[in-house]
Amino acid sequence: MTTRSSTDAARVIPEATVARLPVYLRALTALADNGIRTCSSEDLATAAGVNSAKLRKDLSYLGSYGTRGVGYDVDYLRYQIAREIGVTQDWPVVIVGIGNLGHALANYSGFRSRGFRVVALLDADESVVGQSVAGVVVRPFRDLEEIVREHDVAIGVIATPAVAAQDVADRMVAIGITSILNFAPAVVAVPEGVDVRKVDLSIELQILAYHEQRKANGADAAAAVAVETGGGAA
Amino acid sequence: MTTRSSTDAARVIPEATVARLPVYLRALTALADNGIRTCSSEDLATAAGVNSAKLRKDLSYLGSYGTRGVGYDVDYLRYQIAREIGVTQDWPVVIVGIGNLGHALANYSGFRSRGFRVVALLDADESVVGQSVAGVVVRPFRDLEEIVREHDVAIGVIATPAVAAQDVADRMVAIGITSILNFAPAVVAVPEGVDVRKVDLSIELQILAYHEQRKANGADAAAAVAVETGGGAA
DNA sequence: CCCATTTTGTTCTCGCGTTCACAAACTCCT
DNA sequence: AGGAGTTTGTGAACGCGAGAACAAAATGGG
Repeated sequence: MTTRSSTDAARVIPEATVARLPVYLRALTALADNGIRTCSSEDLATAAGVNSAKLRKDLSYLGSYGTRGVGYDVDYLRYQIAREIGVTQDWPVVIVGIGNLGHALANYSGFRSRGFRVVALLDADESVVGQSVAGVVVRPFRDLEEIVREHDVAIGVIATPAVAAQDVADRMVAIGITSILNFAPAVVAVPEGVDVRKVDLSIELQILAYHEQRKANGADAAAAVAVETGGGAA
Repeated sequence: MTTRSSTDAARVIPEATVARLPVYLRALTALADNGIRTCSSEDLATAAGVNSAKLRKDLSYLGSYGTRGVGYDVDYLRYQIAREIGVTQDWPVVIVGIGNLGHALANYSGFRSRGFRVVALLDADESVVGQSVAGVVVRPFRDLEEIVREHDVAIGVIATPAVAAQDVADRMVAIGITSILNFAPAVVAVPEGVDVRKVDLSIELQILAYHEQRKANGADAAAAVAVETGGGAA
């Protein structure tokens, strides 16, 4: 069970690093588009918005793809990262729930260009079924199994209302999907071996609001103290 | 400068905890909707998808809002968290970039219900300006300053293409916005004191793809070893 | 050919976050 | 009233990730 081929011997890439690899990939693509063929860790770190020590450490988990005294070959490194993440291959994806967000996801060009292919759009609402979104006809949710088997889909996207999320996830898991990207504002429980990532628009805003409130309170408190002590502008 | 009012004396809530508070808030709301008036840390932890020790520790940063041997009063705790995050007040928000994603965000009902009010939709593209989206008329990007001043906006949302993101962010910062939620697939640099959070749809998918690939490789490797060693099903 | 310069890859240290484990505190039953 | 049973709040141990600092390797000039 635990036997591994020799090629992935010491390959335990930390989760935090995995989460940054796509950022590096994008930064490298941007550099390449600007005609830059070689870059230092400092250059790439700036483009990716991290510090260079962290970048070098992250890259070291993949292997030694740089040249000391020189830097990294942009195209070469880009290919290595892409291969490591798996975006050199084609990932079929199904999107369930074609509301406002589902529309936006179906139309998002960033998927296709990164190896993800939307093979089907599904919705339980019959009034949505049959509509064409982003050149794909929306099919009834009950067709999920057929589509997943036909295209060998491993990744599912949930963009339904919160109440439907768990049911959709359960169905996906039952059919054999092992990675789920959940946009619904609900916690979905899945069995061991299935990965779920959650993107929540309003949670991000709430985190910003917390810090914003702290900034304001800090200012208020300082102002209050200034008044109390008789300080302040003339 | 560092003077603080006595009410927020030992109030240094860890960032990781802050990120989970909105999740707890939503779980509490769900419990309340189901008519549940009291819950244990175990119950709430399950609803929020975390373990109970973490939940209790997180809540302990806010204060002692539970009762030993009993649990938490759902409504009371919900209010305390809401107040801590700042969603008991009203946060005016502007959304810049009314493409597919901007449409979805403008229509997202989860904002309004959590204290966020979309006061304006902006786009640099004149062909979009004047359209009505979610009951709000899209205005030209150049109106940003006027709108921010009028409504005292502190939070801006960027839903533009990647190339425009940095320009929009710069403009927002110049006008006095101090919190930015960036949906554009680009790294935006901002000065000290401005918070940026980034939501990237395709990065999340790439992280899933990485793990999916590892699952597949692990299975392949195991199968290959089985073949090499002459093992396998009859 | 050797040395100065540049830049990577890695080691070490520190701090944060997670988890365990338990004492304190509350309820309920007898 | 007292003890058994629950459940919170927190102290302590542990592991992971971030960042600094440095050794190793490559280049280029004299």
